[in-house]
Amino acid sequence: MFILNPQSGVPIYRQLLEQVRRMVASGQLTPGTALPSVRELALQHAVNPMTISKAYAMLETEGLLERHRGKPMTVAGQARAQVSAAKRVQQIEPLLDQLVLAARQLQLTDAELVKELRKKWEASDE
Amino acid sequence: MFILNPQSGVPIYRQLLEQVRRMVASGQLTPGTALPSVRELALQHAVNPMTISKAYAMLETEGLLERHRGKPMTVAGQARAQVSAAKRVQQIEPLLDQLVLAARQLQLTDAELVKELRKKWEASDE
DNA sequence: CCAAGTGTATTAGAGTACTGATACACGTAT
DNA sequence: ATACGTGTATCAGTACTCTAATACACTTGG
Repeated sequence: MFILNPQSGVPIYRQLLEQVRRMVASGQLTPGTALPSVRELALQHAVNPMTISKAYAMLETEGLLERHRGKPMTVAGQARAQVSAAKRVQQIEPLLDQLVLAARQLQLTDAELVKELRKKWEASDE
Repeated sequence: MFILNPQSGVPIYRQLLEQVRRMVASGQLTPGTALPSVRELALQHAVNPMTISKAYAMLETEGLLERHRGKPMTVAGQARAQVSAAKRVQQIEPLLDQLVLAARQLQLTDAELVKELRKKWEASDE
C-alpha cells in the first residue's frame, strides 16, 4: 500500500506522512477507510512499530486521521476527499524544484528531461 | 554558485556534494577551477564552516576535488570534464522516481505533470 | 617579515531520527 | 472470560547532522 525506502535518506516517518497526505488529497483514501495496522506496516518494511505509530499520531494531529481505541486508524471524516488538481499540484512543487535544479546543473535539455520523466511514468504504469 | 536550503530536510553537506558532482559531470566546473572558500560559502548560507569543509573533504576522497595547502580547493584533473548525457541522466533517477510516485499518488495525469515541469523549467531560466 | 587568506584537526554539545524492549488500555470474536 | 487484534506511553541507547570555539599549517600579497 505504501512504498517506504529506509535507504533513501528521507526519514521513514516523513515518507509515510507525505504518502498518506497525497492519497487522501487524491481521494484514493476516503473518509472512514482503515489504514494498515502499525505492526503490519512495521513488519512489511522492517521498521520499528513506534516509527509508524508516531507518523500516524502526527497525521491525527493534522486532522487527517482519526483514532479509535482498539481499532485501526481511519481516514478522518473532515479530510476533504478530493482536493482540486491545482492544490494537489502544489504538493509536488518541492520535488519539481529539486529536479529542475539538478537537471540544470547537469546541463540536460528540457527535451531530455521530459523524455526521462515520461519513461519513468510508463515504467510505473502497473 | 550553489543553492543550499537548510530547511529542505536534505542535509546541507549532501546538497553540496550532489551539486558539485553534477556541475563537474556537466563540465560547468572544469579541472583546475577553484571552488568558493569554505568561509565564503559558510557566510553566504549561514552555515557552519566545518559543514562545508567536511563536504569538500568527502569530495576529495571521491577524487573529484584536489587540495592544495593554503590555496582554495580545485576541481581535480582526473575528474572527467564531460560525462555522457546517458550517465548524467542516471543522476536524476532517484528524483524522478520520487516525483512519479508522488504524482501517481496524487492522481495527476502525465499531461499535468509535464506541464508543471515545463513551467518550473521556464521559471528557472535565467 | 607580517597580515590575511586558504583548508583542517580537535573537542564538545545539541537536536533529530530511529531502534528496541516492555507494558498498558481498549475493542472484538470465540 | 480468553485470546488476539488495535494504538500508545515510556525509557534507554545509537547514529547522524550540525553548531561552536580553538588552534594549527600552509600560501600569497604588501
